[in-house]
Amino acid sequence: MSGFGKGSHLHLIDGSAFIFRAFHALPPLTRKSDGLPVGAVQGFCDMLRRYIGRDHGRDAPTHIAVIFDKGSHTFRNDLYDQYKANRDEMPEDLRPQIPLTRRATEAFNIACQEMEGYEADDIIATLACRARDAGGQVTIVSSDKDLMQLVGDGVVMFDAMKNRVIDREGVEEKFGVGPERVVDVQALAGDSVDNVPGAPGIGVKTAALLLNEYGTLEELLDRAEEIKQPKRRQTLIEHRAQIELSKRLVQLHCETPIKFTLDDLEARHPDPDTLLGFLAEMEFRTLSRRIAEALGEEAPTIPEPTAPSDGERAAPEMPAIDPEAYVTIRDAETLESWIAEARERGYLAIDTETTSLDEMRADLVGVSLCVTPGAAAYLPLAHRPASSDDLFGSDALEEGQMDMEAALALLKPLLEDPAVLKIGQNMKYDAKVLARHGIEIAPIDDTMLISYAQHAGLHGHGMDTLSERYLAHQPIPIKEVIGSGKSQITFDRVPIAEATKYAAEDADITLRLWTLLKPELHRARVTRVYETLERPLVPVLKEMEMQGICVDRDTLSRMSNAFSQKMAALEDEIHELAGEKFNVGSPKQLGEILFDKMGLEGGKKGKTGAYATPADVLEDLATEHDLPARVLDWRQLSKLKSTYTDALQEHINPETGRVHTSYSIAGANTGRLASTDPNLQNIPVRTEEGRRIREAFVAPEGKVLVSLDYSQIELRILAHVAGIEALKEAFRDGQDIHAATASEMFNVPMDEMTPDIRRQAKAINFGVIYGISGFGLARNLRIPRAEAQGFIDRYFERFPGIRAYMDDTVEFAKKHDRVETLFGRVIHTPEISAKGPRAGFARRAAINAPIQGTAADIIRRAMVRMPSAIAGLPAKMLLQVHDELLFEVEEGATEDLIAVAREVMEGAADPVIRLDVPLVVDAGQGANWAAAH
DNA sequence: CCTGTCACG
DNA sequence: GACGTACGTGACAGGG
Repeated sequence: MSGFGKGSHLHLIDGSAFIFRAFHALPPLTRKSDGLPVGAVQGFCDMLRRYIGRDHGRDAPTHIAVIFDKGSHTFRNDLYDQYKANRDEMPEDLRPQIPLTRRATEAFNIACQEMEGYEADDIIATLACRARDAGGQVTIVSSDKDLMQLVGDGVVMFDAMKNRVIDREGVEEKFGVGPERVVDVQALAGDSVDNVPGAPGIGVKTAALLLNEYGTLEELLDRAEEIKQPKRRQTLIEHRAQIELSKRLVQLHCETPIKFTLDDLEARHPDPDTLLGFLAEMEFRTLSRRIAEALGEEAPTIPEPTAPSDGERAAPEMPAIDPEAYVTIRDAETLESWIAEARERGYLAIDTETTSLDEMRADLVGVSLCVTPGAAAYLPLAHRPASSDDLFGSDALEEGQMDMEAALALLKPLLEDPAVLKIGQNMKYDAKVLARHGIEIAPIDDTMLISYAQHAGLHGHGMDTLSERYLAHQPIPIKEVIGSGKSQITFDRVPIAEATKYAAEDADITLRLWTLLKPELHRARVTRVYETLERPLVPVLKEMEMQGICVDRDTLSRMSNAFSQKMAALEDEIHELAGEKFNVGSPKQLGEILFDKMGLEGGKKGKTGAYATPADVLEDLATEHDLPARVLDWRQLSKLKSTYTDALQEHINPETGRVHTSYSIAGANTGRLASTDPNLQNIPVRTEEGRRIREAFVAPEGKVLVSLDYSQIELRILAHVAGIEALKEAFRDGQDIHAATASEMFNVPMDEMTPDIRRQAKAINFGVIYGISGFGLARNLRIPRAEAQGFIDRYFERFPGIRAYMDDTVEFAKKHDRVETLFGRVIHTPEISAKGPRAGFARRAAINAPIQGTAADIIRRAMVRMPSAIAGLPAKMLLQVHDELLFEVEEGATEDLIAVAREVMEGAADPVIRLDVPLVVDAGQGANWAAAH
């Protein structure tokens, strides 16, 4: 092949970016034989594999290289000693992996370049310039904004994570100027990530504005006197030297003295022996297999370490997933042989197929089983013909299916056998469906929860996610089986052969995930979390959800009508005030009325360019104008009607006459439950009008609703974990905690406390739990930011332990990429070392998670113990609302229930954690939920 | 399908 | 006028 030139296409991969992304995106992984951390290497290899394997079309690389940073001292440090001085230390687990990524690149037979004293970005710039000058095309695989100055004239960037090409327009979108002006913008705006100073008070927006007016940075600086805004003018004149220095820092070096040529980067096929050898050495089983497949080679055998130190059996090598190999069970004899096999092994994976996602309405269609990876079967029970044009036969069952009752009678002893473990993905669903057929499945393991206990905060725990992540396999999408949208069919209309592939695959995948993930619980030190806080919750929630709560349709529908009338009246008024008719429910139209037509101040546009009209903005306007005030009233009614009085009626189950929510155990990263379909954890309570919705949640004749809720549980936990003696004492003395805080902060004696001072202290107390910021508190209290900051400063002065706790938590998160609750629940914080605005989010979330999570653990413990504690009472636990449990109790037994349930809840931390503060539970009862509060 | 809005703890 | 900020959720309506 001739040298690099026209028609050549050079791909330059930003190696460091790949490494960091791989490191932070993946759970920590160590080489089995010796514990060497290799997660980032694996991720790096997989990213390389995916990048070279993707369909580049006409842009396929003729030349390719991975460029790395080398050393930490570059010529930029000589220019400015603070350059990149704010970077955190490299995580300990990552350091030994860096040289391995170089070796990985070489193993892929991709050129691998680095140069002492220069950043990867400079080498990339130099190569890109040369390639462009030679008439070739360049793709820079990175999303680093520092590289955007290189875009244009045949050079584009590619963000491999977002799968997005960044061209000239992409750069303009980001910087407001073309690529040739990017350095000028950066010189002015500076960069907090690299610690480039720029001009104080000038950001990207302002910089772009100025440059678009003056053309170039030099022109701008020379003519700075002409700038109208005094502040900007002064900044530019005063900081000229600093701006010019910043430009030299961000300007990439196109003449890096590299010792190789473009031709050295020619794309080459990997040598299978070298590549597979390296992967085998790293013990990447799945990756070896996939790459061997792609190369048409035999995958290397990687010996399993014999007897790992913790005694766990290592995961067996599994055969490839093959939907053609699955069996359809059509008779008792075959079913019995599968049952026998499961009994022999002592476990099986199981999955039910139904006609709906709502377990309380879903009809059972079939059951799939898997006894060992690859050996899975589907037992169809209620499949019907796909087309319904056959007038008589359309609802008849398909031939070749076992009778449902007979099949379930055979399965029941197995599914209830305490000696056989039943493994599922989201087992609560299957347990509920089976319970409606008289089968109480137990004992169970749940791959969703096993993943959640280990990986909360890292990724979702749905089967598709887990399969792709841990098995490198994309399951058959349900859309391909039942379609979507209007043409969607129910699973009973899926032909049995097709259903077998889909359903049996699910069971197969579940079993594979279990063999991989279950042994890891131990290594991740979350076995107890899984065994005490996740797994036992499945049967408890199942019972609560199946029990449901009685909701009075007439009450709701009467309220709905009343809301309609009030809304119609308000709507007329609003149209009158606006002088025209418009859709009050459309923020876009409302914004145009308020800010364009009426010319009110404060209109801000969102991402889509439409006005945003959130409540706090309308509240400010409402002091002067009637229209926004009416809109606020209208919105409240609209919300209540659509979300509650109307939608709730649709959720009343026709068979039970009750509303059955579904709790997701692995939905919230902190350990909280989430309630869906309907969400019964956000029924209104804060306003009088909304609270009346709770009157529709009733106890049937002869029964009473009893509510027990933890008083200030999160603040109590904060007092304990941060070790704040004053707070602990206030709680021990049963004081009003917000008043006590106010007293301590503002030196006001308790007997002189005013509601307003108490309110401010309360806001600060909550703010602390959320990872307080002056801005947030100011907005919440509607006070100037400086005043809010003053409050916070005073708070930390009085409670220095709180600040220490917050700092320690963030430090822990940065070191370990996770935080933990008092009960050992792990919440990963992969963004904690992120740069830019995401850092603030991650920091606050990390501060909040141990507190919110510990509270969640405590109520989970109470819920797990509750059924046996109240077994002798005529009472049922119905709902959980984060710090509240709601029960339905026979009249006359309420006091007993309160006594027992309170004891369970107040003692829920025992005996694992001895809290320095008492847990206090308040109780109430009544004919409906409003009255029980 | 995404965004804005708002309900809860 | 650098940026964007309290934490965690889910449902509904509007609009492309």
